[in-house]
Amino acid sequence: MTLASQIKHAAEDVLKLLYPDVTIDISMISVNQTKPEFTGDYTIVLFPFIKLLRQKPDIIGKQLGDALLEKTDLFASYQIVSGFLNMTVRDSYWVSFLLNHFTDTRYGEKCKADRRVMVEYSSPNTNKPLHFGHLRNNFLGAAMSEILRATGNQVVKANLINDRGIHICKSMIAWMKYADDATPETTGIKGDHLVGDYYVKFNDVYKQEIALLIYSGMDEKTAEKEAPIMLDAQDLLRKWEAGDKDVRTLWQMMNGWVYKGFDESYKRLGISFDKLYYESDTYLLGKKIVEDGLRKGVLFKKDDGSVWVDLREDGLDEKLLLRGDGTSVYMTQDLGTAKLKYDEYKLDQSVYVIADEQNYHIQVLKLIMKKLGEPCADGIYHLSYGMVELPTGKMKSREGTVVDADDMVSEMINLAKEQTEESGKTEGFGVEELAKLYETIGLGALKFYLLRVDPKKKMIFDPKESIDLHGYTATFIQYAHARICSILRKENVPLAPDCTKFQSFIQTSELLSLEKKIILALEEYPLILSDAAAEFNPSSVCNYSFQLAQLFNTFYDAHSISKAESEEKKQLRIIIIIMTASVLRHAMNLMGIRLPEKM
RNA sequence: GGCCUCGUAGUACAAUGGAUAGUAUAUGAGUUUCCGAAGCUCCGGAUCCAGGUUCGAUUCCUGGCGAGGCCA
Repeated sequence: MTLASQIKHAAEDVLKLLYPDVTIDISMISVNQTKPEFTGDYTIVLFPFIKLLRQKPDIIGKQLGDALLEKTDLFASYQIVSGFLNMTVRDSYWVSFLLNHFTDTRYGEKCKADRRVMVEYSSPNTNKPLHFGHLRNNFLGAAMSEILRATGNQVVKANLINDRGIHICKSMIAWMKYADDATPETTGIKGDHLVGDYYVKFNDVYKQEIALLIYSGMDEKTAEKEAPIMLDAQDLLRKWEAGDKDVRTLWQMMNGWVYKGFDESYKRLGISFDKLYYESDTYLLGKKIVEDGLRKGVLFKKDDGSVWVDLREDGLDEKLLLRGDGTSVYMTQDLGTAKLKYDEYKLDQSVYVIADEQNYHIQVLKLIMKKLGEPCADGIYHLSYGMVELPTGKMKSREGTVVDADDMVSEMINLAKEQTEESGKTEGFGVEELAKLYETIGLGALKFYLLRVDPKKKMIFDPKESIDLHGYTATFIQYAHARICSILRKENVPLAPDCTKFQSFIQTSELLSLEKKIILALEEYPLILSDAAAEFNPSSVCNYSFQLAQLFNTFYDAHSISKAESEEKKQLRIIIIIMTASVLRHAMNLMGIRLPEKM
């Protein structure tokens, strides 16, 4: 149990003793860390009790403070400042906290994993390579999966690949017409990029054809429909659906190129999945659910045979589920896939990492499932995130303003190389070691940049600022970690030493302010993790890690570790920095960011 | 037109309804015979507007204004 909740419960018990006639709910007791400008470690807010107990805050504070000192052995003293009861925790508590946890490499995790959660993320289309916006999705999904795993869930990481539809047919038709049998092997172009190139080619030709048709007197709407290459693409789609052998073969070949390219990108990004779903397998699902819904009377049929759900009671509108000709729409297959996932894995929760433009879609999906009485409905959670925009506006593939993911990664790694070389810190590294280091720094910076912002907010991606390796960045945290490792190396202390060795030293320490601040921060870590899990928000872990690294840097500047005032202080500080490094590693590993021992 | 999300220093981001609204960047001033200066220290600068609930509102509610998204 965290100290904050221990204090809450202690305060509840004590108040019950002091005021047996009054019922006090624990939710009324607000406990948080004391602001740095006041003396104390944890603060109990007294205002909520004033009315209930009919006492002045100072009196309640004194009663509560005295009783807490008497009934528990947590506290050394307290102070009351205008309605706030600031409790100072005994130094011995902090020291034993440190000794109990500093070698625990999984500190902060909950051990029991009794919930089953699926996190679906990435979910790319197979007609073009990953772009910068996908990176936010991938990193969020991966980080959230890790956070959920660390906080007591069995997590299945899933990727639903959008491998069929008009988009891939566009690439296919352009390839057929213009590629001259070009393959990734003959051109040396990465498969997903090659297929993406023909998607671009399609759009170029399409635009020209439209212009031509308009020139010859057609109106724009009709021209868009009648452009020959578009008709060809639609024809391909029909053939694909009919199972035409040649079309399927080409489709498989081009998708194969794309998967090979994706695999490369995923591997470099450190992204992986436990389960792959392909839309070509799932796109016919859901019809049965819709038929069941009709039978139950939850859905209704219109005169043209189309099936709808009426969501007007819920403040929404009517939503189409099956067309008159019996073909399905996106929602239909999403209903089917949701049920498939649930049945396959007996999920308690199913998380969809999808951009916020689909808020309405997922809301409707969940609502329909609920109306149909499907048990998977309650577990559906949309981890909605804002789009990544450029300073000039939204990224648009048609306007060529898309930042390619592979390019971005390369650029970041290259920048890490430049900066490391510039600072002259490459001495003592082998060639391979350096390459790995640049990747660690470059990728770390990229991941941190995208994860440090609250997911639901849209974010501006300024290429110039994004490559800054100073300030609120992964590099800052990596540097603090490398410094700690450097100290430990010099002291011949392993990163995870035998803890009994230290027990004898630290007995009577009086903690300095900065020493205690770090320990307090370390103590808070499990709470940060459980909050991040509850809020589906990895940015709080980034925030926390940065603050902890910052605190270490300040501490490092103010107090010497190897030349501490006494042997006892030295040992104390060593275990403080061991645990600091360990927590930083743990937190950043959840974000998929590695921390080097030297940089 | 209907629904949803978001408005915080020049810029980018924080703040379970709690104390003087934090942090980073950029600007300016310091800082290395001493554990790694990719660091540390200091100086300026912000809650879109108007109401309401509350002992207390950046946070909750209502109405504007502005940005984005979705549904026709």
